[in-house]
Amino acid sequence: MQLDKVYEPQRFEPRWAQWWVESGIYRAEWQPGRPVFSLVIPPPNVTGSLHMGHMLEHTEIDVTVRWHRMRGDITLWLPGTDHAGIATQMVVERQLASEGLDRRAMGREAFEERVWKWKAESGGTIKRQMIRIGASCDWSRERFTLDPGLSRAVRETFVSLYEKGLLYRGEYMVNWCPRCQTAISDLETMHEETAGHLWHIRYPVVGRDRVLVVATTRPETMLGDTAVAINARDERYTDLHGKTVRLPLMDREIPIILDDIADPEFGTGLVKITPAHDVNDFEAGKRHALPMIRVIDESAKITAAGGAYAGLDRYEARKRVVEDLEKLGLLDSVQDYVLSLGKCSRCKTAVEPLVSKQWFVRTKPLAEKAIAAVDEKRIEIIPENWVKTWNEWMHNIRDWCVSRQLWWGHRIPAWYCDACGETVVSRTDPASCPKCAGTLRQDPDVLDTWFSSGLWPFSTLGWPDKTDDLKHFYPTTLLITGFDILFFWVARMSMLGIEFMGDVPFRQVYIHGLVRDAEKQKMSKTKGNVIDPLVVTEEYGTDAVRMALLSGAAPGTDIVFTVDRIDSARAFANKIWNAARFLFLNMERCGVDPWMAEDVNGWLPDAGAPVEDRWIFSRLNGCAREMNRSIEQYRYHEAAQTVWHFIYDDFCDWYIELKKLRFVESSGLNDDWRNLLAVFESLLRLLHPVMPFLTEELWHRLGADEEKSISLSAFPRFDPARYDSEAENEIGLLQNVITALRGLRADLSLDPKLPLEGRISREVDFRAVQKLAGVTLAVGDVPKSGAVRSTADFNLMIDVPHGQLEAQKKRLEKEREQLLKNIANSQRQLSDEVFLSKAPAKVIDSIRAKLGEYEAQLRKIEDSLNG
RNA sequence: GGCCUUGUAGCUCAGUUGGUUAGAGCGCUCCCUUCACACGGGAGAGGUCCACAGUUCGAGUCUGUGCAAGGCCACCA
Repeated sequence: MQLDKVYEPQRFEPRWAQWWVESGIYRAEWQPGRPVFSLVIPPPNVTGSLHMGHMLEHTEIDVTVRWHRMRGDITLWLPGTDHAGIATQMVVERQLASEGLDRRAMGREAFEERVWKWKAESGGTIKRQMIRIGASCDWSRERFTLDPGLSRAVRETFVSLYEKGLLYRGEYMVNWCPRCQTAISDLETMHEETAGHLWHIRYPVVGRDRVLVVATTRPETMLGDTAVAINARDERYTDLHGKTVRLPLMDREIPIILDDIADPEFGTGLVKITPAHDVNDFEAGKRHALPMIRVIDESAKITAAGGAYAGLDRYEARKRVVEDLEKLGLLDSVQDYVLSLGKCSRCKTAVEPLVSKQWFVRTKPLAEKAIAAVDEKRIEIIPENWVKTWNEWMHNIRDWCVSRQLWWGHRIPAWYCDACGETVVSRTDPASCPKCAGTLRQDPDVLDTWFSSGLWPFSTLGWPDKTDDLKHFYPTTLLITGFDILFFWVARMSMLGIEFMGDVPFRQVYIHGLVRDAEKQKMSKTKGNVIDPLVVTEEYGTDAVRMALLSGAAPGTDIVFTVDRIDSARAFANKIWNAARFLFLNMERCGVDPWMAEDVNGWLPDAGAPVEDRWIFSRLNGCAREMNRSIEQYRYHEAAQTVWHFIYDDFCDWYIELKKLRFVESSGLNDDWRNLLAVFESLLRLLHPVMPFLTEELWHRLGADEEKSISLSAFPRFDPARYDSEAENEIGLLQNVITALRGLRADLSLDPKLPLEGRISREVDFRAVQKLAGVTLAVGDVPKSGAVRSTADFNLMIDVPHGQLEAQKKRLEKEREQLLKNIANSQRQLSDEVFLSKAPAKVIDSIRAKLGEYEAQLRKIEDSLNG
């Protein structure tokens, strides 16, 4: 039963991790009448591996989940992974490229097979890693977004949205990534400030000796211009209404239109219109029924419609267009210009706005319900400040382009008839066109990854079937996730959940912070500043990493994470380990067999028990209150700090030290031991959600049943009746006396081992004083001179040679200064009529009481200074 | 351009509803290898709570302005 001298988590963490999974103890079994806590994991990319952000997220989730479980709730943490369409496809494409292969050459089926193979190989990594960090998930309910059940949910959703008129197919301007060769949503397009130019080009007016100067950041798009816009109110150009201009290079005559798109205040007040390659121009083109000329294709090359420039890359074409304009004397001027350029969030390629036929979800009606849900607190977002961001985005939401020109994902359940042009959207694969019996062709595209993850809280529970799991666990209680996917994911789940389940997908959303490095930089592979959770987990132990993360996890703030933090967390674990070691060594020495209270949460020392026993249970109770409150409010850093202080300060520094006085000579299990063991066990329970491995290990060493887990034991609850003010006061006094004596020793530079004698003005536990301060005290009158310390509660003095009193004097003088300041301060307030008439009596009384204490102390100090 | 967040000890951060001596960890100084633990123990030093103004009997905490830093959103040629 002895413990190794040093805490080595590597020796037991993997064992418990494995046992927690194999024993199946975290399988959620519903029973009537018990509260339910359910949560679905934000599914990580199936082919990814755990980074520090995951570890933080999973630790916060796990603390909450373990706490709920220990409080007796039926607790479900549903794990799983996401197929991550573009991301995964890109990874596999890169692999293929390194083998000299190309997905187009190998064909769709072979490519999909290849991705599944890659998923089979690397898809288990996340799960293994989650198990290793102690995530207490219900693995029997693990899901993957491409599972057959979830695919059925996707299809049901698609078809149903189509039937409700909330999904349509149409030709619109989309963000096109020429490298990924697919449309991407607005959210996947990052706008970056990029240095560019503003080219001013001369367009000659037909039939007049006049040129119009238009400005553009993308001269190559002029090849597709079909109009020039002016504002009807712009008096500079009233004479040009109804006229046309000749488009340079293309030798095309295009109309001058009147449209508000042209702002008279900006530049020349003229705008060239390229309906096929600019969102605003597209809209203007529709308003004026302008022809749409596509001059740039899916690979960002100029099309045949681009005349002499056909086949050129867009940037090459830009150069040539500018050169040619210059030669013709049609380039008016060029100025530097910073523009906000849309880039693909995956590959950073500049996005090309293209008109193309895509599927869109009509989001407005869905968003309205999501806004209302947050408004009415049916979904509570924590911290609250995200509500504003949420509302702003929801109110300005645009239709969601959900089709992707990829091969990895859910194939769109739409078929087109070549013969009659019919579109069939169906839950089952249709054999032929229902209209003309012609041959059908399925849409080659797949759905946006977020379409399927948007269904996650209910698709994972069996929807569209009416399952028991849905009935019991939906809506989920809580979602813990990062703000980076608030719109991508949380918003979509909310909209789709409300639409299809008729209820919100989660009652609360807790948004955690970002993990940053010592320089407050985001951790990223490219910056090379990542701390790999698995590396540090191996080196320091999972518990230490969890504690290190949580200790900085205040709501609404990012977490600065350094190895220093892990170091001190491991020191903390080591401290507990050694406290346990102390217990076990002494149990053996005293012939105490392992013992556990039947109901440790109901355990209380007798009224006649030693005061430190009554005190520690009073403290434990306070710690339980803080822990419960903190975790309930997602104040993880406070929970960590609370248990940290209870263990270091109350338990180790005072309780164990005081306790040593009691049982050194004892033999066998007595009340002293029972109290000590009961506190220790409770402490393990309090700590368990934060440090599950260490606590499970020690709990079993304490004698817990082999088949039982501390994670299924009851979490200590707060009971106000357990506050023992008498014990708190008595130990508080003792602590003050001992601290004062130690302080005296330090002030006077006395040898710590030198036995000292002294006097004190009142009764305290002299054995404790002797043991912890090395001073033998006697009760009696305290001489005014000598090495003295005083508080409102006591005076004390120790006998030392006179020569050593100088240091003491300095200290007393310093104390006197402070007291005089405090007294002046208190007196000032107490003589302030307005303060006395307006401040609550409680505050005034406490100041009066304090003033009394200050004055009493001051008298004592002055006595000894003068004496 | 709109919105959000942050500014407290050398560093990283706490500070619940405004209550008078502002806390922790790490780091630093001094002392101690005492029979659980040097991954330890003890005693300390260190702060005009970014600035200014306001509300209040009372402001680190509330309001406004400014300065500084970070982030999110947005189709302005």
